[in-house]
Amino acid sequence: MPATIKDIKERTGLSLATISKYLNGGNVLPENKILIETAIKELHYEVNEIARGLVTKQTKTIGVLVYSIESLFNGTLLKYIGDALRKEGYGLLICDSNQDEETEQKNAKFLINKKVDGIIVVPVLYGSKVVEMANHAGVPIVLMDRSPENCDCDCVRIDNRMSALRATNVLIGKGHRKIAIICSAKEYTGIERCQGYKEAMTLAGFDVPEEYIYGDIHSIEHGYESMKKILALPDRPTAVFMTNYEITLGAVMAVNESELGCPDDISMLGFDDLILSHVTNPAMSMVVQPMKNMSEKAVELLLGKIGSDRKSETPMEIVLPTRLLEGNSIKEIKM
Amino acid sequence: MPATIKDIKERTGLSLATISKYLNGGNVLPENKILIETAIKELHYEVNEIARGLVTKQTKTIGVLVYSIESLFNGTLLKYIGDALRKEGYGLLICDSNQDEETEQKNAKFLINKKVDGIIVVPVLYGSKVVEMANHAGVPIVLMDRSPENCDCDCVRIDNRMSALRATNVLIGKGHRKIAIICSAKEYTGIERCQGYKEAMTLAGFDVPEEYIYGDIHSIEHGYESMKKILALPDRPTAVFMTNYEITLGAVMAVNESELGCPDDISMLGFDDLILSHVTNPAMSMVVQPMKNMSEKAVELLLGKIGSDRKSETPMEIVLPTRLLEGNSIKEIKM
DNA sequence: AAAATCAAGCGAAACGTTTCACTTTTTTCT
DNA sequence: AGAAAAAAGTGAAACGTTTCGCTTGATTTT
Repeated sequence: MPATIKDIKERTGLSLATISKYLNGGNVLPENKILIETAIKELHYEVNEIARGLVTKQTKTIGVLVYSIESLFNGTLLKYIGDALRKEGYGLLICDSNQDEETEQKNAKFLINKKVDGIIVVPVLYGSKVVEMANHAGVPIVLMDRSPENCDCDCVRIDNRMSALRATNVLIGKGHRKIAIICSAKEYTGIERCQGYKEAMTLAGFDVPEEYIYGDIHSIEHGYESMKKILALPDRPTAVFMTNYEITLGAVMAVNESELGCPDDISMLGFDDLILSHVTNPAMSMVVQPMKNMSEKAVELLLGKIGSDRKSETPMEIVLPTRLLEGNSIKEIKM
Repeated sequence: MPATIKDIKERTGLSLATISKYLNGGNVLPENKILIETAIKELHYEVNEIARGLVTKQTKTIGVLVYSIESLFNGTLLKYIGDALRKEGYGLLICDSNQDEETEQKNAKFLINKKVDGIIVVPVLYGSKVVEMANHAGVPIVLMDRSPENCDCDCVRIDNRMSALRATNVLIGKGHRKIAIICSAKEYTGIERCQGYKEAMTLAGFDVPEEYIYGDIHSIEHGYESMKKILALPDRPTAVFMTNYEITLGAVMAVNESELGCPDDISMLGFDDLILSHVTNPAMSMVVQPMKNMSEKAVELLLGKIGSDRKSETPMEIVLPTRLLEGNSIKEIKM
């Protein structure tokens, strides 16, 4: 039903090749240019990207795989990724892995079959299987956020261990010795952040009893349930470190519902997202990732790979710094 | 580089037609079936959806246009839309309009050129231009959330006016007479919700002074700035109604930063999103939209249109009910 | 056993572009 | 003015599928 290049050919008497050339910015005689342009207008011609993609083998589309699209963290990442890609003339095909590795792989296959020019993935766990699939299909891929060290794949992320170590040190610096942690124990960032916490504690010479560590899935529920348990502990910690956005949300909910107050009864240090910090009362102190910068770097990296096929080069690993957003959720304890 | 159906033809000695038939679930001799299957395994064959799409004129892909992907409201909608579509074997191409109508139209064009089978749009303003584009291209389209009445297009949304009217009545019922509203005045839902508020106030016989109405763009900043102004008013209202998620966020931020407390000094009633209600302190009372139901209905509507081309039928307008989530952000005022 | 039916397979055309290797036309140079 | 160079245009093949109309061979029916 929609007009094709052939219809324009009929109308103008020019050949397909000439019209195609015009469409792709080539030089055409001024008179022919006018001819083509009016035909396009009259016929409401729009290029069929499917047909074009078949021959150019380029779809000008990047696939993005996120572990959960309803996570604000991913939403923000996606916004910046989209902005950066749009600038370069790429569209993006977003897939929600729904926190499930199997769905993630199904989606990766979907993207590969859709012949995206490249893939950015914020993995459910490690993403190694997806990397393998993409490599096998010859599709450039870049990992974000949850990418293990030496993953043998281009990736951009923060130094999770170091960020957590520094964050823990902030708590220690304010006189806290009994510090609990709620983290996700099933994916790379959570494990690393927990490591950083333990390291800081050990370095400072403090105990880390088992009941101060709450590792489970990355979810609001886990944050909520864990904080409930922490608040009910006979030997309650004075501070809690929550190592991602969802967990922070859940923990805040639990404290709000309790009789206890922050920071008087319990100090809190969260992770990710600026807005939450201002919405909570008191304002939450948080470790903040440079999401815009991360997204732009990921796009840059990917587009670089697409442009010139540097396949032999060793993978690029970009590690960005985090910063601490100071709120009023940490009490200073007199030593 | 990737294997094609022709490679399988070489390997098996069968014709393209037969292999294609197998690929699409047709009947083939058991021996040939095995032949094809092993060839697929060995060659790591994956169907090229681009080529397939060119001939079938179906991409099994739905385009979704959201006004802002970093809005949690849209993230949640997208999750449910994705879930529903996946079940039916459709992928989704998500575009972020970035709160800009021009970008929205560019994205719509992108989707149409990518030959998506249908489009779901959560418009920046009204979406009428996009509807027109889709209709012209013969692509089925469904509007969500911000769709005016009698928009001559399939759509699913809540009854914005009624929801706001009822919400305002809740405040009135608790003894409030001086009620301010912060709303978005530039898109359909905001205008309607403001209407509902005014209606409720008029019906109850209360004044609505100009300085109690804050209409501007849908943003956190607007919520924040407006609440600041409201709190500084010489004749401060006793309650504020915030008519969408971002505005609610901003308003909460402003109150948190002030000397005043909710609900003692100011009562608050928000809109959208369950989680926020638990994260704030005190728990926020909110008008809640049935986002899952809305999403599923939209998908159902769209897929219905795609299946059997009912073009002559009059557009379907689905209006869903909202509910009130009770928190502790509204003070009961003695009359 | 012949006729009729059915299942499986096949070749070729089609989908709407781009691109390659030429040809024709125009411009520039001496 | 004529040759050389540059610009513009062209026909045909290619991209990887599906599908249409047919043929072939097997099975069932009478």
